[in-house]
Amino acid sequence: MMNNLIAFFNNTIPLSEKVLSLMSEVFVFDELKKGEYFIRKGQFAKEIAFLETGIVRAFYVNSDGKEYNKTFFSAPSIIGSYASLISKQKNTVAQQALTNCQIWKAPFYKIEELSEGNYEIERLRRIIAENYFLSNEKKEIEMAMLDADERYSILQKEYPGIELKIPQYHIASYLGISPTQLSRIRNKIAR
Amino acid sequence: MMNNLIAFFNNTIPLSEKVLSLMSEVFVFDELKKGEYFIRKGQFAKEIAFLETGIVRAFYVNSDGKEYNKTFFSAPSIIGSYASLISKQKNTVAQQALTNCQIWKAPFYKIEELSEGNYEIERLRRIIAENYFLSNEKKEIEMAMLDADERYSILQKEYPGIELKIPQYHIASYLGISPTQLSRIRNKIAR
DNA sequence: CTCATTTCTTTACATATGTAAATGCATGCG
DNA sequence: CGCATGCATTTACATATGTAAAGAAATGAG
Repeated sequence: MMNNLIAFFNNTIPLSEKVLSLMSEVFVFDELKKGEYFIRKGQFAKEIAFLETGIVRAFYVNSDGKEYNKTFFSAPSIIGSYASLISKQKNTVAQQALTNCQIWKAPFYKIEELSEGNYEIERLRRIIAENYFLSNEKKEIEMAMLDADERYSILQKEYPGIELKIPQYHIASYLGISPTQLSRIRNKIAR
Repeated sequence: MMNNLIAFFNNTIPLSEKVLSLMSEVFVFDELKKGEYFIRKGQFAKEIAFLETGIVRAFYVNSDGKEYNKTFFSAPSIIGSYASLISKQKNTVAQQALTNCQIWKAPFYKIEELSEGNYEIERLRRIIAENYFLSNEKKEIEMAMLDADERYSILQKEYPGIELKIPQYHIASYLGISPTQLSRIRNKIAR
């Protein structure tokens, strides 16, 4: 149902009928199987998508092959490498489906075209950018100031039930610790 | 010279004469003495400013009184608690002058008024939000993936000469390590 | 210039957490 | 059913880094 997409944008900020119908024309339905990538490292991002069902991780891989799960996107949400789309640089943070996903995707250039001279869409984009900024800032402060146990407890509140849907080692990577350490924390809590 | 402010915005994204003159009307000159706050924790942010000369730190304090220097702003730059301004929530990340500073400040509501229905200013705001997002994301990835020594070397490139202007313990806090550990790193490099 | 204050470095020690490897457990396929 | 695979946990050990305290160096005020 494209209704979910419409509702999501309209919920971010109320939009006119005209803009809602313009927007709905550029999105098409697609699916991602568990393990499939929405975007890889090194590509130039071209698409944005609305995640209708499922879970996607955004992760970074360093030169030693070590991974860091930067963000989980849990439906309903917007996916796509925002950094690559706006900077026009090669993507550094890949996005991969952790469960089967249903998405509505759109070429980003079409969104850019729509916002050319359109105050309302420009405003929607500004607010989406601001929301990304706010959630990034929140995670950064958590990573800097809180113990892994506290971050674990925040994750549980923020993504209820996610632990049942994805492996522990992805959670550990999100928290910035080893699976061993997460196991110790869980052990301590269960004590 | 307000010219620096004009040039800074115009350099972010080319603006019309009309918008430039509208913008310049809302900014007034001010100074911050070393140690003074531009905004404190717990306040509602009301102002944004262009930092013409000097260095400002944005820092977070946790419940134990421990500080984390999230960002350094080195002129020319924009300061102000962007998170509080856009979320309308109490500020969590204070901003304090680390040297004497010259600034041009403006009430944020006036910027918001100017962007009401104004595509060009809305677009400038979107791009500023995107730039904040990009630099936040960069720092987050660095913190997660790199050793403190590597982060130290990036800091030196990004803020040339900053080590001569502010105490080492502020640098350590920015890197997310203790002054002791920073001293060990410097010792190792100088070896 | 001199003294007081602040900052930086160094040392000793405690501790958190990573790595590697072994074990146990569950899931699903042939 | 029974084996193979992937995942979680546990242990032992190594190491990075924090804390606290002391001393050295730099800075600034009078």
